Amino acid sequence: MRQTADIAPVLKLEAFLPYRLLRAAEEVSRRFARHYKDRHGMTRPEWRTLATIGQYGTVTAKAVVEHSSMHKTKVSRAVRALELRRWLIRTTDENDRRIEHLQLTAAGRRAYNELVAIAEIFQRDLTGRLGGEAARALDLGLGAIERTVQPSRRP
Amino acid sequence: MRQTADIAPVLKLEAFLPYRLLRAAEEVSRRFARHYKDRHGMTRPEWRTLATIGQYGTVTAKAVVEHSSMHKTKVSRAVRALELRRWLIRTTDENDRRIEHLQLTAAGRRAYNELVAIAEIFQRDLTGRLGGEAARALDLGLGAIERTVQPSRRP
DNA sequence: GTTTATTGGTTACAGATGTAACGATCGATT
DNA sequence: AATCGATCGTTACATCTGTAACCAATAAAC
Repeated sequence: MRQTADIAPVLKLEAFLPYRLLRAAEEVSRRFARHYKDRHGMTRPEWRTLATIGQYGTVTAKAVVEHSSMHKTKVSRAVRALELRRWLIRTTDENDRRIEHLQLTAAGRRAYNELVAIAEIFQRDLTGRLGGEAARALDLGLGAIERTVQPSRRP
Repeated sequence: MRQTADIAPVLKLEAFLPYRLLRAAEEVSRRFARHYKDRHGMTRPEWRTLATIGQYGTVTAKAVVEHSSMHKTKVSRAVRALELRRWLIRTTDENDRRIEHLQLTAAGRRAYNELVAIAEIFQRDLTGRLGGEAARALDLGLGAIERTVQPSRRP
């Protein structure tokens, strides 16, 4: 008779990539979130939407979805929130009235600029703490993931 | 008079570390989640709790919180779910009746073993796709984050 | 030119989450 | 031994999320 089953397999969670990755990502995001949350009470979808429009200029909601890898309902709600804040305006396309073009107002642009400055400081600070070698390694590793694991489109 | 304000600063979202990290982590997690979701309809907190108890043997809920970096309400709910599935049992500590010791049942252990096998295949497959160099770089980068950005304890 | 399919965007609903408050228990202080 | 504070775990509530269904508008098929 055997002892138990075969050999008891064990998974070390702290060495399991999906776990480590998500844990690190969430912690870093939580830290960065403090900045835009404290400053303007923004949520992550709002911040990402602001960032995307700030980066690309006038875009549609669909373009925001594609560039920010957010679910379309998140974008839809974030757009409304930013609109209520008067940080962006929508204009319906004249040729295709399903489409709305989104662009920042002056106030939105100001908020964007402010947050970009904060983001850059955050990034510099983080890579500084990590150290050059680790920062480069992380960049390389993330690049590989981005190439390997293309986003599974969500409906 | 100046053109607009000063120089219009732009943040490239796709080069912003918190964004890249979270995006990569979520995609990898989503892929791995398919396995345990399809197989047993488990949620991520349930899978993590199972993994933690499987790894450490008999533990308290608090220990699960610490080892799995999950919020205590998540753990509390996951424990109940696993208990309803009859994959674990709780025993109140005799000396300190606030504490509950959690351990897997035979069925829980079987499910754990099964999922460990799947997890290991997933990990091997992922690192395989990434390639040795990128996998090592990722490991190094994540290690640096883990050392640098210690988890901000959540209440 | 009408029907059908597709697309951009919104929303109702159900499920998951964190915050804050809670009950129960224990230890320390007096 | 009565009180205070801390700890373990649960839960009520509000918020956030994704799924699926939806509306409106366009494009494709016939």
